[in-house]
Amino acid sequence: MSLPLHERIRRDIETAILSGELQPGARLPVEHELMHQYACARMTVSKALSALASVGLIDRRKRAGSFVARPKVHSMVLDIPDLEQEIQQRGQMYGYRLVRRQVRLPDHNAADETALAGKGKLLLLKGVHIADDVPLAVEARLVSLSAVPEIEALTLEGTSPGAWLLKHVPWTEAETRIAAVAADQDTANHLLVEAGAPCLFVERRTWRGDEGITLVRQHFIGSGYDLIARFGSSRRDTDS
Amino acid sequence: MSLPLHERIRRDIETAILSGELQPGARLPVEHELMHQYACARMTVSKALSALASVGLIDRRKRAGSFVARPKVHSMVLDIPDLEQEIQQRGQMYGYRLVRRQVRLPDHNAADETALAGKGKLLLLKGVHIADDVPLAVEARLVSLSAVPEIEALTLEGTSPGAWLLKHVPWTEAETRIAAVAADQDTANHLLVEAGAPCLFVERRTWRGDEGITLVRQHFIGSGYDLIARFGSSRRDTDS
DNA sequence: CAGTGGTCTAGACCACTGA
DNA sequence: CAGTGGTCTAGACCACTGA
Repeated sequence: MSLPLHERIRRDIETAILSGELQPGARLPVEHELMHQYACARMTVSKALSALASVGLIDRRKRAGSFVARPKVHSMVLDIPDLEQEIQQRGQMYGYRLVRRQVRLPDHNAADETALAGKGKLLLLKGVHIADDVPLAVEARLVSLSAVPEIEALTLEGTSPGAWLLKHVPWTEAETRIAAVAADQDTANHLLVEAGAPCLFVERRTWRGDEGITLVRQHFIGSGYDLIARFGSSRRDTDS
Repeated sequence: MSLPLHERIRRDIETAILSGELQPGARLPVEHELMHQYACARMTVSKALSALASVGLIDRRKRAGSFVARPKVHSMVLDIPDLEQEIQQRGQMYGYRLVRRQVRLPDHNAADETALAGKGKLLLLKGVHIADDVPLAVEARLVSLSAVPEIEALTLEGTSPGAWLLKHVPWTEAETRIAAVAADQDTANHLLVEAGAPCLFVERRTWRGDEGITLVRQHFIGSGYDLIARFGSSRRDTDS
């Protein structure tokens, strides 16, 4: 029992909520009562309850008390896997084949591109992610050269530019859009499937503060890839 | 400036990190130094730094100090929209058409179903989500009747069972799998598309504690639906 | 207006770990 | 072994808000 006391209090209450012993809407003991129960200072109780409130398990209202929150959860945590790592974990060989590289100005008809470029140029990198010689995804990536000038000098032949960026350029914000689309002819050729085959389309933008870093559009072969999102204590992923 | 002091300290440091003034790996002032800077007690500083550490912006190491973390973020927050609400926000009329309802025992060859059912039966609800008379998604849902016995007596004709469950049955854990698949003939018929058309496939399981509540498989029409995941301060979604 | 949570103080002892 | 963060105490004043 080297568990800190505030952590023990937090878990006790969390357990009572998750087990259903404390129903949504139920009122928790007030802080002074918990102080006596655990024979501790109010700050310690407060720390435990604040932690529960910050993850949305309870609602705290002045004058009224603390209450078990109704799970209003419409948001889950989506794992964005590092492709290279994931493929290697499956026991396959990862490869990235660069098919096109170009430095150019943003297309002024594409708001995406002008916003990303800022006042500089863009580096376009198009390539294919490969697992054991089988193409898994094709990606077209734009990198802002004003945000990441050092990438222009690199030869990114065999390595995924996404992995390089992740290591070398910290980002603070990202947005990912996920959809299902039919492969166009070019995508189909790269993925060795028929045109029209279903692909998981992932479009991600990343920023550092207000400055755009990169915009990537990936088409994953439908039969070979899926994404997982979770909510909760996520003890469930231990059995896979 | 009615901002609590610990919050002000937190934001000051957060701003310095996000603006790049404090680079990843940089060492933060030690707690005692911040105490003097802000003329406050150590607990107040500690609260600010703990908050930053809990969101992963800094790493704290005993004897060494606190450091700006390298963003190692491979996880984002995925919004699981309430279909009805989202469709209405687009200015369209939401509808749900139930096409099949059946109470049955779990298929003993499907581990999914036996795990969900526990010792009870399952309610199968198959239906179509409709936006302005246009089908948007077809879903097949299994509900554990031992977890949610009250659902058996309901006539869920025009309302989405997902929305009903969300309101009436609190859950604590969920897992969502997302993939792109080709519509089979039955799905295609319901969605009024050609067989083979790309669909976003969403499979979600929810639990309350250890008890399974529901398992739903949804096929969204590829052209009409996508999912968004975000990481960061997410001020970006204000302009949409 | 009284009870509740929010914040804050000025200490204390401790565990950890890098110099 | 000395500096750092982790935890905890026993108070205090305050803002808020429902009875």
